[in-house]
Amino acid sequence: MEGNSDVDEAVEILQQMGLKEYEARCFVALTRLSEATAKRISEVSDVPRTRVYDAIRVLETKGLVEVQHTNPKLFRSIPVEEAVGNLLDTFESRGSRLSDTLHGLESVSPDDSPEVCHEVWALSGDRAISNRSYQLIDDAEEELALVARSEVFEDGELVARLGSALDRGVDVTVGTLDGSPDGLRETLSGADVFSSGVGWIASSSDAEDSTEIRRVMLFDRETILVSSDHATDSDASEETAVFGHGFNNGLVAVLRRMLLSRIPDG
Amino acid sequence: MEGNSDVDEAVEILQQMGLKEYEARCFVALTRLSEATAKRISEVSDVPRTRVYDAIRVLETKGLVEVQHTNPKLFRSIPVEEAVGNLLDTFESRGSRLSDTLHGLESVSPDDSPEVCHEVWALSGDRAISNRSYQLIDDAEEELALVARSEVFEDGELVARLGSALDRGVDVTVGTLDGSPDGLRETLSGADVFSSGVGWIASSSDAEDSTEIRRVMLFDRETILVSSDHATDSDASEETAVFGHGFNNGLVAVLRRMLLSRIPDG
DNA sequence: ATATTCTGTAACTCAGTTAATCACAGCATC
DNA sequence: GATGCTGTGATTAACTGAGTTACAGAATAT
Repeated sequence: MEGNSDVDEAVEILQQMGLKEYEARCFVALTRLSEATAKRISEVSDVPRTRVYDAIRVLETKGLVEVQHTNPKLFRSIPVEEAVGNLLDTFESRGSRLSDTLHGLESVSPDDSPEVCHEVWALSGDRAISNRSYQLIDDAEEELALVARSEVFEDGELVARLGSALDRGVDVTVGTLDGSPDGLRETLSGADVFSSGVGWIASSSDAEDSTEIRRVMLFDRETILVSSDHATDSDASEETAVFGHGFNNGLVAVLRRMLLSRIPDG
Repeated sequence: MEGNSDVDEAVEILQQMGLKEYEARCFVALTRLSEATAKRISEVSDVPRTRVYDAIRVLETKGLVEVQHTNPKLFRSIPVEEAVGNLLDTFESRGSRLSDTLHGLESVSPDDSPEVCHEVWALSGDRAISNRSYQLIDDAEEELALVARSEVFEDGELVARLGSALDRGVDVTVGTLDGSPDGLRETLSGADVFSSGVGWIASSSDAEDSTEIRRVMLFDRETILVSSDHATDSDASEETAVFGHGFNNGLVAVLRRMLLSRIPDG
């Protein structure tokens, strides 16, 4: 009825979580009503009354509502935390089932194997990029440089892995792109810590680009990872990264020079 | 190509988790290949080669694959655990965002409030039913009876809540529908524990029904919950429950008599 | 009792999405 | 330069979901 933005947001999230529009709208309406008839749900959710029944039936099988089979039927919402928990639960169980089945097959002959000596890979998503960087940190043998926006260092796992690299005897150099790196000096004793001037690395060329550098990492002078926040169409920004490997890779060479030239020599 | 059932299962799960068919098939193929070109992925996944590119692009934004932008393009899979973790991650963040938004609205006038003194509600799903039973156990004030298949008692939380009900001074009576209840006697000292003969409660009427009673619970002689496993079309069986409340509710009355008549008097 | 409103089911239409195919412009290799 | 392959875009067909209508049974009012 009235264009409530919070309702719309909830509906959208529910759709992203696998519900149809009617199902999502009915669920949100019922959550606000606690208990209601199909007619009332239709009024609040703006879903055609005759389709409320189908939608609720699906919601019931997902453990999101309760149904009283009287005439007229009554529908009752389930406490929010509980309902969301149910959704998460089924999703997680799917996740583990998926892990199992995927492990059960793996490996088919790669058939064509074009040897690549200069690799440049793209990947996206905060978590995927973090994971890749963890792996690269773990694989580093000699030296490792990391210049990033300060919030990157709020990731405890990242810091921990940097610490273990230090313990392995890897030369670790870290720097921030914005704030002061004082906190790091404590947590990463043994590492070179510096505060980078913002200027040299920011994409100063085109400002309306809406792309902001987030991390620049260099591993053993032969592997590099550069990530940036790119504004997406809808709401938040997404992190995308380019990750290059190979000594004679042009990208690696250029960025290596950029990075090393501004890092105080160890 | 060959109709591998494990592959199909993985594809189906991935689709349930929000991927399109092509995306799911490409992901599974790439997981088996580790690294491949579009052509090879097309061969293995049976997805039209020209559509592999779109599919992979989506997969990349979800943090499920890496892309090397060369010619020909190379696609590389991300370790299974990592990829599944990425999926779960985005889902969980959606879940918490959903919780927040939903809490931010709640409550609209129920408008019509048909007072019901004999309620019978239906709900389904293992977790939803468990949660409801937890709540009912917590709300029980005087007595509580629970007859269920033995695996139900493997739920630690259920047992814990039964224990706390006991501590509150609630008369607790538990029984199993199948196995021996010896383990329960230890964990629930203070409760009446008995092993029910299967006969009296099984739906002996029509055997081809494929419905099996799972739990029968009675709370304060006025609320009852009966759940059963109903075979679904596809794979596993789903648990559905009827949950009745109200002293003069017919269902409650009948089942209460059935249940109490077979429970040794406390 | 009869009329009238309401409830729940089922069918249908229309629109948007997705699967599947085709045409074509770079690259590559021969 | 010819041929085969790669990646993009457009196009069609099949399907799914949103929105509507018809209708039989139930409940309520008169």
